[in-house]
Amino acid sequence: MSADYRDSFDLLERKWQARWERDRVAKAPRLPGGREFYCLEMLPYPSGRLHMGHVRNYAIGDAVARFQRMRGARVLHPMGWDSFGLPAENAAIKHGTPPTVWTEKNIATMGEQLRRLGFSYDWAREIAAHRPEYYRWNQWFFLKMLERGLAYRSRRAVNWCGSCRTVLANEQVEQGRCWRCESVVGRKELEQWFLKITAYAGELDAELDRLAGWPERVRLMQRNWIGRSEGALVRFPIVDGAGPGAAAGGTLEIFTTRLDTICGATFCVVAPEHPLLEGARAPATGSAGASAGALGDFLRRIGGRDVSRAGVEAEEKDGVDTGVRVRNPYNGETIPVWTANFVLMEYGTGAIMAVPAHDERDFEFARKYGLPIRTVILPAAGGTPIAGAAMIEDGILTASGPYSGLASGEARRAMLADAEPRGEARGVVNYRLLDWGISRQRYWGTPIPIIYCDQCGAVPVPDADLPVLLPESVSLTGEGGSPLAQVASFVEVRCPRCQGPGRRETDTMDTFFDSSWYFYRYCDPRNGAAPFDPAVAAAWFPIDLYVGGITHATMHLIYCRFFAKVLRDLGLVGNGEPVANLLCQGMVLKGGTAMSKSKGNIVDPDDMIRKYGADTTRLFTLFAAPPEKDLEWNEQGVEGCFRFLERVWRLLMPRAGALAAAALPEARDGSGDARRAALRRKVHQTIDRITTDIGRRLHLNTPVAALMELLNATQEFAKDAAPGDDPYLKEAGLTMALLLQPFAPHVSEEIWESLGSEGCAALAAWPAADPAWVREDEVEIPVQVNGRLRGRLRVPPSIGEEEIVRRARDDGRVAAHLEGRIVRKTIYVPGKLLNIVVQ
RNA sequence: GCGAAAGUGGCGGAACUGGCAGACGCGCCGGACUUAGGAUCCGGUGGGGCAACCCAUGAGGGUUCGAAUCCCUCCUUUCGCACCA
Repeated sequence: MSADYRDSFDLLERKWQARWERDRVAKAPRLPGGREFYCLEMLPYPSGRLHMGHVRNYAIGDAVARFQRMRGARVLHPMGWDSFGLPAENAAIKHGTPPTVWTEKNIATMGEQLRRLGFSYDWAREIAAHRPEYYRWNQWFFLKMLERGLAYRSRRAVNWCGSCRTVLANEQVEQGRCWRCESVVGRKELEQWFLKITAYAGELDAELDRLAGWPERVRLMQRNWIGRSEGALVRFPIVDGAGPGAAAGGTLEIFTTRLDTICGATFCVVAPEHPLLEGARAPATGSAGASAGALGDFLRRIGGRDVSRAGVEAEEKDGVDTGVRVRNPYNGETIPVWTANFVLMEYGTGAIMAVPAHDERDFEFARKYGLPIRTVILPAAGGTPIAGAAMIEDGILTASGPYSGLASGEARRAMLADAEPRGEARGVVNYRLLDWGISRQRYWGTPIPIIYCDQCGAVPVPDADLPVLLPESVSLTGEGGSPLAQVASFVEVRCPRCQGPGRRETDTMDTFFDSSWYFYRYCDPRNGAAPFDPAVAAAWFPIDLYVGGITHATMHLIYCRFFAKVLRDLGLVGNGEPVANLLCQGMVLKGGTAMSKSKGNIVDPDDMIRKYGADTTRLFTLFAAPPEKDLEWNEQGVEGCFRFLERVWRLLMPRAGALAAAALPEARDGSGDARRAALRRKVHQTIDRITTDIGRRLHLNTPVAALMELLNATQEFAKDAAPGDDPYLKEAGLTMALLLQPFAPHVSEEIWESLGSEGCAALAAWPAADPAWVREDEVEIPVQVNGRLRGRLRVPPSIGEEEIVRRARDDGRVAAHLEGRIVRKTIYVPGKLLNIVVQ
């Protein structure tokens, strides 16, 4: 290696990357004995090249993995590819490259980039979702869910992205737009496969409380997404079915969280898609009632409703009287049933009671159509309700028959208890979360293992016939629905049940299916007989640290929790929560915004590696901001990190020969020498500080700062070199090498080796701080008078209050501030501070 | 609109449990070495004041011997949800 770091980094980084591979530094045992640590980063989509967001994500994970390995844990730190998905298919449509070829090429490129960055992955465990040996287990899980009634087929209105030409799950619609391509999402009626995530809604919600290692923010987003609400289902008997769909004698069931307001219900509203209106949906041909025409018109208008339910702004409330009349079971009153655009079929029963006096939306609607508004809740604090607005808070009931005078909470309980035995109402818990639609009308995904038969219906593909392979050489045009439907050799099969003619399902699975369980596969990646060995997974799980972006807070991170619970119920895993600790790293910005091609503000990791090396690139991403905050890319900051490594190099490498020959100091060596003692204290304090920063606080920027301080101190020490200093320099140098390992592993290794150590630093034990050196034998205590700093005293840490106060009075400056005043009290925080309160 | 998080030098950030505000780095200023420096090294760097000292963590109030940290009100920014009955 050259004396100049600038000329050495490329060579030495490659040298150590080869060495790590040869020595299998990152290899995890099949079954960990002793303390295990599963360190995981979200697997990338192989889009072509790494971006800085990946580098940051993986630098964080690798720092922790390397640290834990040196701390003696058996570390599982794997990497793989989320390799099914739309971009591969779009590339095929655009350039004619088969998705497999495009994907494998990208995996090769990006894998090379990851190796060049020196991340310590156990590559023997690499997985890729698009390979049959992986996706066959998607199919297997799907069939298991089908057996348990957790996968089902249903026709319903779903989110449709016209640009991606496929269905999207609710979680994949962000502000009315496609999460991938950002085009406006419409609605479409389709026959789809759904996973019954709602069966676990209660558990998914309740267990959020126990995820102490997750950021509060993510738990909150999930809680809101699941949207648990307690309320009641109430049946309103239909007394007049004059309208088209309903017959008298039936009931209209509504969901409400405000049963206490029911006596203020002046009408009901059903969603335009509600079954009550079934008969009116057909083109109006003179059904009964004057309103039929208006109702028909309305439903036609709503039916063709702007594909873009996107409505960043909600449309104006719009509705019509259906002619149906129902009776309020609580006061016997007959009220009209309307239908309107603001009631959603997907939520609750698709029908509500409208209480305009106590609900903003109902209020707005009643105003517009001149419907009655009746106050039944008075503010608990007294006073009169404000006119011109709905009073939505809880209060005291009025005009509610026997319930008048009760507080809202008691009233809800009492009203429910009274009506339940009569079958008029029952308490329920409702969720906003909907079942997960997984059918995608695309090619590049896992085929859904179902065969349709006219005789037998939807028949699961038998286990023995898995995997259902994706056919190769499919012509992809982006036109005409599911590409697989065009492939006769794929579609046409025998029914496994009756051997009659059948057709394969031609939709593929949402790729979030792939990533919902991949981390179990890492535990046992080559198992051909099962998705993984439960005993092996049990040994590694739960994941000790999962690092990734916040973008998946309500998608991947909720789906994978759902899977964990299903897998638990299948007896494959013991714990329904897969991730113990979650770290959501911030984005990498340039000029205040996320890097993107369209903004032209991309920093290419390869350019950085070429110019500064992998160590500097990693170091900067860790140093520039705490992991969970956004990071502003600043090349001058990168150069600062490069300079730091240069200084480390210049300090230690020219002395390497001498230091290699020197012995390390004995435990108490240097105590009598102020310079040496100061250096040793700094060394051990740095060990102590970095160990807690990474291990307990997961701070990665402050350790880098601490290393810079250690370098400054060591440099200072080396400047006034004295004979016999070498052992102390050696201790500092070797410690620096080890402490650098999580942050700049290549330089770490080269120094470690040059200073005469055997084996890789990556496999060395993390240094232990000697408490005797961490402790200062003299501390500087700030002395305050009335909370203002007036002096500092150098004292032994064990000094008593009386003694330090006596010394403080002797201090000229402090004494000046005590002059002529009466000391009221003194506060001494041992080792920290002295405050003298006067007058 | 509802919910959450965050506001600290010119900049990124530090300050662990309420105890010296501004660690570390960038930038900037000055100096040394140099034909030269955008290399390296040394020194300085929150504001005011020659000084003692005063002011300072978005604004205002409070608790406390002591607040960037805890409480209240407000402002700003970012994020999430957005007719969920």
